[in-house]
Amino acid sequence: MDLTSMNAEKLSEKEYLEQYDPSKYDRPSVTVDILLFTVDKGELKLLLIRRDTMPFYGKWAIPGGFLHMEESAEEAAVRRIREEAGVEDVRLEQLYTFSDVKRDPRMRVISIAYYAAVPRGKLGFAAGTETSAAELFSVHGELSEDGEELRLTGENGAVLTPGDLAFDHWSIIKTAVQRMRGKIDYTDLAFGFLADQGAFTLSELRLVFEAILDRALDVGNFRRTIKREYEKQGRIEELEMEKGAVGRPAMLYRFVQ
Amino acid sequence: MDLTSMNAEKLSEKEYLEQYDPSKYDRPSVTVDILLFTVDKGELKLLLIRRDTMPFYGKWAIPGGFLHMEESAEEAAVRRIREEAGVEDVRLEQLYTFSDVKRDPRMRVISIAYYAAVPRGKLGFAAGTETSAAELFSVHGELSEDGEELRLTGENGAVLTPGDLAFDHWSIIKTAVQRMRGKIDYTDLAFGFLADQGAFTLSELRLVFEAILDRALDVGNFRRTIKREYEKQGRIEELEMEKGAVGRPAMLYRFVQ
DNA sequence: CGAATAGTGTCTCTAAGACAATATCGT
DNA sequence: ACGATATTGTCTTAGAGACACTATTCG
Repeated sequence: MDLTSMNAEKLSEKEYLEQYDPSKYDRPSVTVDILLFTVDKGELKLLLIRRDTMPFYGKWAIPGGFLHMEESAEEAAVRRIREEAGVEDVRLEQLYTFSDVKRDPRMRVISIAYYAAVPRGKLGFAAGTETSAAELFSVHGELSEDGEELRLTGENGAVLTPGDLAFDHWSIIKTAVQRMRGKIDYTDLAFGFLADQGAFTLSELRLVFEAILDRALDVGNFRRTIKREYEKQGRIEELEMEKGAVGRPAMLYRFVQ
Repeated sequence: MDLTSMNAEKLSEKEYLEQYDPSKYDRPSVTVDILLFTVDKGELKLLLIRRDTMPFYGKWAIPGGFLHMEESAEEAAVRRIREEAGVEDVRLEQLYTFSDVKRDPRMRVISIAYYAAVPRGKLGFAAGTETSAAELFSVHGELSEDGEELRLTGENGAVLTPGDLAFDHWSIIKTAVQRMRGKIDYTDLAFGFLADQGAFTLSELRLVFEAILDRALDVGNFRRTIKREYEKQGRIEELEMEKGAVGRPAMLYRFVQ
């Protein structure tokens, strides 16, 4: 059976155009935006960069970039994280695709947003260095219902308002924080923030949870819940005793897989 | 301050290109794919259409279409649902954006997938009518861990295999079913399947849950849980007694907002 | 010993699930 | 009365949370 000729007869006009001349259609630009989170000094922090071009000149923005033709969106996100922060291995998750017609005033841009968990130590710059226009902002606030409670605080203590951010990035950040908080107990996200997934204490892990949820957790209950959930499925394993710490030494755990 | 000239001096080469000549870059095509679900005869069903063009000629596919420049992805999804199934009001949710380089053999295509809940009665065609190449397939199977357990059954009883579907649509469907099952208890998704959100019985609502989860639920426990969760927050309200039914008449409820 | 941190035990309360019992219709 | 469906009740168990207590190190 000659599918090709059969095919040609059956084509509707619309399908014909789609198949044989897709370039006739205008196409939106496609970018990848990355919300790079880390936990530092007990706080959840987010990497923002200061724009030095129009539009939104001088505003803070989530790092991003155009999608290349030979890479998937996730590969593009990984590439941009390497370029922007010098981080190689990273726990990535797709957040949402933003496609409002007017979200970029220049042209039609669709953004596929990802969020990532990175240990503070792996970030390729130190606090206050300011070599690039990048800075870590601590992330606090309730975010339950649309209470507009997100608080972003810079290293110098300055608090950002929605108007300090470019594009629709303020609302993207809110979406990301909510998503992270919702998924932290039943995904492996938290482990991405650990300095060493091969040897950590449950107290260190709890600090990560507390930073993300922005509230204190009960020490005993956290320990019990985590051990039940993860040790049962073999996701964490006991290693050996910590050494030379202040106070009672803690058991070290290893994250498996 | 003349931001424009200031801007021009500060532009990096890459940013210059991005801002002033975006058309120099190749761009992927962007499509919207829609997983249109309904509940019929106690089963969860999904609308698929048979392709009559290459590639994947004769295979079943999720309906979709190219994104127009003047509409958001969600608006495009709403438009395609209207075109494909004649449905106006629909509960839509973004599923995921698929961007593998090779997912469409013709060219680079990025697909933003949405899933939708529609009552069977609102679908603009009847069972077996076959006016178009569209058909409802019942959706069953476990899907816990990658057990590859999805089962799609056509109206004539034929069971589809992954090879019967176009592109990466088999795996998109699995993702959608998992997502729906995960979100059904804490979103309003289930109500979208009701024939009349303004007057339904808890038994009808339970049938929707059972169809989506593909398992029987305890009658008493379902009732208690739903009433606690939704009546407390004022999401459902009692209306009046059902009339003329077989067996004891049920209380009718109204979904608010 | 005291400060500091790690880890255990206990009590309460809520909610899920299994399952039995009762209520109200049409015929 | 009987079949059919709706609705309520009871018992058990798992888990979340609050909170008190014990353990082990260093200096």
